[in-house]
Amino acid sequence: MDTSHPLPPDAERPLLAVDVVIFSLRQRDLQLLLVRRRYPPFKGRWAIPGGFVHVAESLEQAARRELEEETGVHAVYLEQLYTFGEPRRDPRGRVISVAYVALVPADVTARAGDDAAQADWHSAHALPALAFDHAEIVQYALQRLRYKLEYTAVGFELLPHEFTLSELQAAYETVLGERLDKRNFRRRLLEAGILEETERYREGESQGRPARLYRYRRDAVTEVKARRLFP
Amino acid sequence: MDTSHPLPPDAERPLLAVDVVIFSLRQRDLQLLLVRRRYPPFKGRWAIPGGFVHVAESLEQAARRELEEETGVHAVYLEQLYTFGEPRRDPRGRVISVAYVALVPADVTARAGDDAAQADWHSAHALPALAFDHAEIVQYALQRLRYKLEYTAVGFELLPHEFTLSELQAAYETVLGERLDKRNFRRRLLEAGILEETERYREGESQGRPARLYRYRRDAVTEVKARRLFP
DNA sequence: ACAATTGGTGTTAGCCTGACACCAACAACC
DNA sequence: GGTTGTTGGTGTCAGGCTAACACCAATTGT
Repeated sequence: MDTSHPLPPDAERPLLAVDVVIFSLRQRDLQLLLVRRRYPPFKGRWAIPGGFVHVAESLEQAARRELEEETGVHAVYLEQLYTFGEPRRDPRGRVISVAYVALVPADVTARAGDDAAQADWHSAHALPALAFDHAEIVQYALQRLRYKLEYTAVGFELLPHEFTLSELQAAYETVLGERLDKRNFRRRLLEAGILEETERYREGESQGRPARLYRYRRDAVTEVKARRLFP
Repeated sequence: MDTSHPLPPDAERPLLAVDVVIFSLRQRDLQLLLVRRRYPPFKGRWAIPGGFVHVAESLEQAARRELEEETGVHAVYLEQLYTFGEPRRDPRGRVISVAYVALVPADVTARAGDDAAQADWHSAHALPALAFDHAEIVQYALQRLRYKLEYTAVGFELLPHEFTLSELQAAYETVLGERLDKRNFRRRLLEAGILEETERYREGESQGRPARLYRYRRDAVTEVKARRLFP
């Protein structure tokens, strides 16, 4: 009797890639990092950074590696987004792409990795034509980002370590694409108990009154509990 | 000058699998379908149904195929959950598993596929030891199911085509693990406009007053808009 | 017919949301 | 140094929504 079971032939094994949509706030605009492809297919086209997963590496490790190659940062917010695996999404053969979303502070600078001729920030609202199905991935990432922002506290991840409430509000407004009431915004975030007041102020950078700096309480629960449809 | 770019060697290609967590409501209990593995590794252990993705097949097609092999149904709710890819999660080598969640009506019966000696429903609250990292996958699926139920209308997917409001409420209560107020529950769902009243009643199946049967309005928007943290 | 069981319906108090205006602290300019 | 402009920071209130709550209706079984 047969006790073993055949694995698929090598020809059926796909390639495994991770692609990372890296968001940041620059010049009061929501931007994401794109690289220009140095090799075919889609040579010369803009794409989101990514690459193949190494043998002994977890998916998240691979995503962090790609992220670090392009930006130099590693201790930032990173979350798995979705896995794209249409059979013909890559002309070289079957390539499965596990997409991640990263949020990096505004002071991070881009740098080109090995596979990319250039790496540059692009406004999320005015993107060039992208390679592969990357437009779809970006679309999905944007949706997820807005959605998360509405009911969690990830907004901080887009700002420097210390920030003013106005900067935080501007970040929310930029991502959500709508204006928020100042007093209500402040009340909510302060009552949520996820901010820590510092003794310092942001001085001399604008011409108005200096604003108090706040810090994200890393010890607080990461996800603000969403309000529920049923009690 | 080099204009091509090497692909990873075949040895680095992983195997690609889909695994499907199939939920259903049976005997007023949230249950999920498990199969007993017929081949090593983990021969004899319970596992969630799954298998390798064929070359020309999309991920969702593969998930629907596995689903149909085990249950015979195909037109049901199916959603990608998460991709698990730890390097050593499968002793046979690198296997990437794209996990899906399926919700099937209560009247579906299990049937063993080719790779499984048995297929049976198990209470989600009392599961046996599972193969691979499947316990983790199930945990994650349960979390997602509860979460979605709180702010969307997927509850119907667990019920037959026509159902009473009491049955729907019982479904919500079973999954969420808490009791809901009857009047508030009815009011919300009726006001949401996603239910369609039928002319029929469920008669003779219980000893009380017959209950009106409702139907899910497939033409309505699938996702009830979640309430938002910021207006 | 009587008991038991399930189906179906409205009101209200309290909370939360969203809308709204003014004074404070600093910089730039005169 | 005073005046103007700019940004920071604070409290209230009305209205809507949520959650809590009890009784009559229609059927089955005895």
